[in-house]
Amino acid sequence: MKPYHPNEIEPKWQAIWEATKTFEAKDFAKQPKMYIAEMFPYPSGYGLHVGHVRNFMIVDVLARFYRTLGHNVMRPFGYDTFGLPAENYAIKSGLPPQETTLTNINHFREQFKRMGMGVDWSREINTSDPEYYRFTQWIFKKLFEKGLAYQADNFQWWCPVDKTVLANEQVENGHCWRCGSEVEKKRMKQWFFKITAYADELLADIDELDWPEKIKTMQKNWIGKSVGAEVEFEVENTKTERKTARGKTRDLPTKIKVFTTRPDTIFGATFVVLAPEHRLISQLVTKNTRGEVEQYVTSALRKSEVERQESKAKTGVFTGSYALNPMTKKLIPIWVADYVLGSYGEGAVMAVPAHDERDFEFAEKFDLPIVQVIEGGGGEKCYHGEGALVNSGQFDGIDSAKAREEIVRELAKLGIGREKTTYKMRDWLISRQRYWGAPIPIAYDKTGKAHAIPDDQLPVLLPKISDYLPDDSGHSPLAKDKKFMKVVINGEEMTRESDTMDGYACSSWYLLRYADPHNSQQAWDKKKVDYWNPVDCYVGGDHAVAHLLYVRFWCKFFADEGLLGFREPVKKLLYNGYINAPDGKKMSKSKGNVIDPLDIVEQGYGADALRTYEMFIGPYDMDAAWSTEGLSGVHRFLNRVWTLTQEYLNAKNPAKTAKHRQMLLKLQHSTIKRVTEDLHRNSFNTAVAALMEMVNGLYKLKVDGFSKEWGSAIQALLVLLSPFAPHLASELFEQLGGDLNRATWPEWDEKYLMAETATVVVQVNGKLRGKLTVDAASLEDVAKLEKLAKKEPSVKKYLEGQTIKKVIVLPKNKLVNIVL
RNA sequence: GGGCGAGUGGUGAAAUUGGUAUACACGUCAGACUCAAAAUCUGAUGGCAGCAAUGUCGUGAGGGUUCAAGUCCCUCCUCGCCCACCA
Repeated sequence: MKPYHPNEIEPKWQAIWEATKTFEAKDFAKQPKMYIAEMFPYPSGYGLHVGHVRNFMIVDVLARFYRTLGHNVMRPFGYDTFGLPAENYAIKSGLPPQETTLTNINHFREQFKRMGMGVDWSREINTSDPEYYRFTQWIFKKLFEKGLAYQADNFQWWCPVDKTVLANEQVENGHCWRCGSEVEKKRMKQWFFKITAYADELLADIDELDWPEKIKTMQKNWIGKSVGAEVEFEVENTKTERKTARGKTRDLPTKIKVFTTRPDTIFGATFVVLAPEHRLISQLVTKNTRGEVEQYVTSALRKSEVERQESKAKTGVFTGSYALNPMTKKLIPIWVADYVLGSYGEGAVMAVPAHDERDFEFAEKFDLPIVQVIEGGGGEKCYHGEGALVNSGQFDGIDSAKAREEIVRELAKLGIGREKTTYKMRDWLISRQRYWGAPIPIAYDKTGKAHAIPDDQLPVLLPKISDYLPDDSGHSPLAKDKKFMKVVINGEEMTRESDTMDGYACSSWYLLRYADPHNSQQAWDKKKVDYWNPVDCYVGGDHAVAHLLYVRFWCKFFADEGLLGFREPVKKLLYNGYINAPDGKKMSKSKGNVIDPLDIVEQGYGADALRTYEMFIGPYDMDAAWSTEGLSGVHRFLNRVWTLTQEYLNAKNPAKTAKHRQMLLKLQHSTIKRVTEDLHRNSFNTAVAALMEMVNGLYKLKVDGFSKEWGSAIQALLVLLSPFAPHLASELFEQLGGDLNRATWPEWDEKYLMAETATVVVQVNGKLRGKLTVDAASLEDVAKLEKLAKKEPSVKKYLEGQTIKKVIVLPKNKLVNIVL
């Protein structure tokens, strides 16, 4: 008998799939389409480890499952090659990123193929390919033309190690998402995409998505919508103190805008606080306060975000000026404090210490007045709940929720306030002072005005330059390439933009490009995208906010441009957990605990065992720790499948009818049902368990010899197994004389699942006391079940001398409960 | 500090709608095969008491609802993730 040697059969089937283009997806086929993809990887130089590949295996299992079910499946693959991680790797290895990228792609592809991935390789995408990024640039232009790509001169996050600005989404607790170093604030003119224009829709549509709640909540928090009011506070005019050094009277700011979600507490606003970044500070200081304020502002701005977060102790200084509370008509002092954020709302707040904890802390520290204007809180000094208004003039007694509306209406009437909605989300900063990215397709004329590069000059090719190291100049290394920087547009000589685009720009539309990957005329053909997209199932374990928000933003923009016919790009999202090292720690090259999938394959376990094990290890959305014992258990299972099939093939004169025909059929059909239902609900681990149970059951039955009917049972088993262990399943199916590639997913017949006898559980007071074996027909007879239950010896002894209050008979649950 | 999720054998974990808790696998123990080992096959395996039949306890802790709770409700503990001065 032939032994199971995965390394002999796996290359054979991989070659067949490749040669016959088994997994190429057909546009516009009649069957229902099913588009399944993983978040494409950036091909790091270290290759994939067994933790990464879980993501791809989930996709492959689903793709093969739906394919066998008869769907027109597209399961593409690509590489996210532009961006910081790829460039940093190239720098480290001392080679140009063009070179390392190609090497890494080849390595990834090799690993991928040897894991038996059923990929449509004709749709392979590489974001640093000019044929791809010409359209990334084209999309930039589209956004630019619509005013959704713009430049702004502001404080930005700057990573001193990676020497580039970063988007808000790329700053994690004040640290760079890539290198982990502390970021700084730097004032720079940068390019932004106006994602905030879609903030409302991005928020509203979250509820309809079939995505994990965790991710949906994170996106909601990130967008951070607050409904409130914008109110203008008049600045008290005290001209005499406002002489400049030259003795001239300066222009006075006449008003300060604040944002508040609690306009109902305006009568309790006893001071105003400006963020240190606020533009009007220098005009509000007096000659007495100037020195102190300037010193405070300088030191506050120099503080890193991490330092600001570490200490929540309130600090601040008085500007020397006063504002008028428009409701109480009282003069209230204007302070500067770093607990107010410059980049949110108006960068200024009306402080209501009686009803806001931060304002309260500040007022306590600097001895500022605290006026209660909302009832409630039960004697707490600071109460931020709802309640009736007090100390609020004409609004006294009105409930806070209603007072919010009335006070805003009053402010509007006075022309000094209006309803306003703000978002925590900021626009997406996309320019990078780095080499390895898609050049921004912009050039500046002599006056400094930005012009889009004409379509016929796209792509703006990224030139190969020898010195591509980032520097502190605030410009990308491209700025040093004089030839690149010069461009003639419509006869006018201009200077190119030297910054490149954030890598996330490239990955924000690749899911559309897969539908039409070789189109050289346009980014995609609308018909193809409308056929394939949105993605039916998108699988990944990262990028909860950044990527998944950008993809949604661009989709909505494209829909508004008439480029596609849907407004959400991803129907269903599966967010998979990590596979960690055996000790539970993250696998990483630096810790030296990575396990290479190819090593597992070559050790003799094979790709099938690796795949099946990673599906069996636990629920796909939970983290798990790698275990070699677990892997060998799965390998043992596959070996049992192999052995069983060989024994069946070698059996001499199999009987016409199996001795335990009903048991065989029940085993077969119940397994079909379980595996099918488990795959539909993404319960991969229990699907594998069901297959193991079937094989264990077949081993017990084979003691009584094989029959011809075993052929269809084994074939069904192999088809059910094929998403997990496609090589083994294909090989054995062929040995049985069939072609798995043409096989359809088996269906179960409920009639085989009906047992002739059933076990009914008998409880007394909810405790298991006995079991009845009855024929199927008796299940319908409630009275009979009750009678049998009471007669059962193991039950009877509990009933003696007791009064039965109630008997619950549930034929469906095969349960009788006798209540005493 | 706020939000979300989780806590079940020696281990990874099942239990889909409130209805037999611990499926499947690992590990361990025993048996078969073998000169022997590995591999393979078969069986046992939640704790406690008992030769056994069996009894009893048992899903982080405590309470509640229910004929019946791992599952629902309340309080608390532990761990994980996310957000964190957003007015």
